[in-house]
Amino acid sequence: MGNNRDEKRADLRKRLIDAAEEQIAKHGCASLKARAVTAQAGCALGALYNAFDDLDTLIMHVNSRTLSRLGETLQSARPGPEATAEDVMQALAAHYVEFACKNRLLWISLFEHRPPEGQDIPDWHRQEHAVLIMGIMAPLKRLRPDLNETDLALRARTTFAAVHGVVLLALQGRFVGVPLASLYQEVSALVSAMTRGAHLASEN
Amino acid sequence: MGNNRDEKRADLRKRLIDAAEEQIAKHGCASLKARAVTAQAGCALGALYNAFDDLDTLIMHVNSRTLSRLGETLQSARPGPEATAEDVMQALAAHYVEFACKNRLLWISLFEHRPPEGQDIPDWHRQEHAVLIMGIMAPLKRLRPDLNETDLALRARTTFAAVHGVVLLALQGRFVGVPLASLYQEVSALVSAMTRGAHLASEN
DNA sequence: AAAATATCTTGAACGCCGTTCATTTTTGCC
DNA sequence: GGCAAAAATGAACGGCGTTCAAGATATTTT
Repeated sequence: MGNNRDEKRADLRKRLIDAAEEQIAKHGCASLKARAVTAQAGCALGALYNAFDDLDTLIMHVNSRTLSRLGETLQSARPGPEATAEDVMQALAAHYVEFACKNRLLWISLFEHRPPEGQDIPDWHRQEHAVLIMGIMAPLKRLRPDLNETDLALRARTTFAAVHGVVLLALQGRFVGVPLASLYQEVSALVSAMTRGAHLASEN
Repeated sequence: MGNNRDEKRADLRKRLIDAAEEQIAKHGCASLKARAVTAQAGCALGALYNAFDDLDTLIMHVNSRTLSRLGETLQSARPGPEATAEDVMQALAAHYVEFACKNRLLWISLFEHRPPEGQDIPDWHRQEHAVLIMGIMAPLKRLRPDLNETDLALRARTTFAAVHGVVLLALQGRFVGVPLASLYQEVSALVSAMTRGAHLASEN
């Protein structure tokens, strides 16, 4: 087997991502320490820099995993064929809220992590964020048949961002965030209002 | 004049906040360095820790200033007496977007800065965030006369957070954020949809 | 199979950072 | 002017991400 080296390399990377994921889930991505992850992964400090460029890259791999799980969650949100466009929107939003609540710090890491000044998020990772808006296009198209593809894509981003904002401020515990106990119903009310408003707009 | 010492103390604090504000506006709050601010403020490194508890407290004072300016901006958004509830909402949102764009990193600092694990934002600073939602209560009450004060306050937070989410993802340059060129119109469309949707809901 | 080469592993060391502290200087009061 | 309290100073400390020279290990070549 000529892939012994590749296997070990892949295994180390996996162990490091596992350890980083656990640390982030427990303490948040701002508290991720190189010495703590390598100790937990069972390797030397320097080994981290053979496996990844730097700590930021490691965080991006954790975020990549989280996005993948979130994508599956949103996929599974699709209700039956006779569901209305609003039903689909509500299901997507509810699953989004649920995932965010159950994976609070990992989910927050998706949006709090920023590479240091100067460099920006690499393309392979940027693209992975598409799962956040994929499911919105179809129901939105039913609500707004008057919009072209470009405007639909734009409006899907806006719709996602609106829900996202409510969840983010709430889960960050900000003063202006809604209390966690009201999060589901407030998001539901927002989706309801946006949906009805969008439907109205399509009739003008 | 027995207040010479107090004056000097206040002056140093002001110089430090000025310097920190400039640094944050230029490089973001994550790049704020104690040595850089003290050098720019014209004092020794240690003097910072006579004036403030730590760097986080200094950032909160910068954010305090920014919130104050933002509050004035939102105050000035109030349109004439014959404006509809949606007009008021649109004006608030437009001013919010404008402020955020013109003060990008200072505005982002309001929501990106988090004290280290364990301690949380002091009450005097949490309260200052109220300006973000103050102006929303009145027009929302006109749209939803059926809601009680508690639910109105909750819905005001949700409405703010929705707009906020769109602006945040856009100004952070996130993959799922809308392009800056479309920000105004997308926020406007969102406010329009939320407003119409809220009005419909009040009739049920 | 042995030698040669490429790769990985390791932890000490480097430079930067926030924060502290002993020391010196300044201030307010009698 | 003398004295106590407060503030200013910058060297020093501990923790951090990252690098690197040295040694260990795996792969290829002969």
